[in-house]
Amino acid sequence: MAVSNSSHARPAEDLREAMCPHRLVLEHVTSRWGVLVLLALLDRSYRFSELRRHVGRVSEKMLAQTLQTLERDGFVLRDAKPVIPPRVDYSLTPIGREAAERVRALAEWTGVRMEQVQEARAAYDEAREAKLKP
Amino acid sequence: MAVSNSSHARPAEDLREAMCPHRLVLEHVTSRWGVLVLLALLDRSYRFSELRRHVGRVSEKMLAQTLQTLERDGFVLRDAKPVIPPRVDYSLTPIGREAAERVRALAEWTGVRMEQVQEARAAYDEAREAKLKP
DNA sequence: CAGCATCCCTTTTGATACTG
DNA sequence: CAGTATCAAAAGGGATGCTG
Repeated sequence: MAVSNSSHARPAEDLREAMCPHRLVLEHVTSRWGVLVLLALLDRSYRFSELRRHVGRVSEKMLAQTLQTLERDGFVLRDAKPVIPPRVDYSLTPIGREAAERVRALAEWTGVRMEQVQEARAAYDEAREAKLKP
Repeated sequence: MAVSNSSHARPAEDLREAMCPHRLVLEHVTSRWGVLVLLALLDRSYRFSELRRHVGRVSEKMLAQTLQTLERDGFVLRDAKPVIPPRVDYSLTPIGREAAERVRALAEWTGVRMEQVQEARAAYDEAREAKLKP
């Protein structure tokens, strides 16, 4: 039976893992919060709450999940200092930096082309509008 | 009030569109089916059903939705020939090709690093295992 | 053939409360 | 502080039937 090696159940991931593993890695680094986490860590390391404030509007659950996924894939290093109160620092591994840099390239490209995208959307929407009430 | 210019309702997108538009473009090109469509069209143009067979395991609903999103953003060109039975060809626009090439770079990178990711996962899972039953 | 509309289930995400 | 557990809401996705 399909045994997940990870602790918490993620059936959809497990199924798709079998058929196309590297597609899943791509999804991890381009996921909604994955992108933002990688870009943040490209600058410097962050503590959990600090990262949460920096990213903004992310629940602790999703941030924790995202960080765990990226850590498991070997992109993020989790450094939990044995102090009270707890202090955990997150940073990129060398391979994580490679990933983050490529994600940044893509993200920056979208920024550069944003204006053309807006124009394309306006044109598309107008063309639709025209077709509905001529 | 938040009026969607697109015909069908996508409330979450509309909300997020307002605060970070280019993040959304990134999501479109890195979406589950968006990636596969862009990579396919990087080789050549495809007809709808042809593309569906090539991508595999994608419902027509999702393929149509993906293509519309990419078309609206200006990445995909939809060429509907006025013949019976209908024939519609999809291809990349110049800006769509730019997007697709960057997505391909990221996708190929994950392929190259896949082995290291697998090792990282194995190490992570083993470390967890050890902690649970020492 | 190429799609749109509808219904319905699955997966993801978020809010909240709680713990070491 | 740095999470985990739980539950409810939302989005994603598929099957089917219908149209030009």
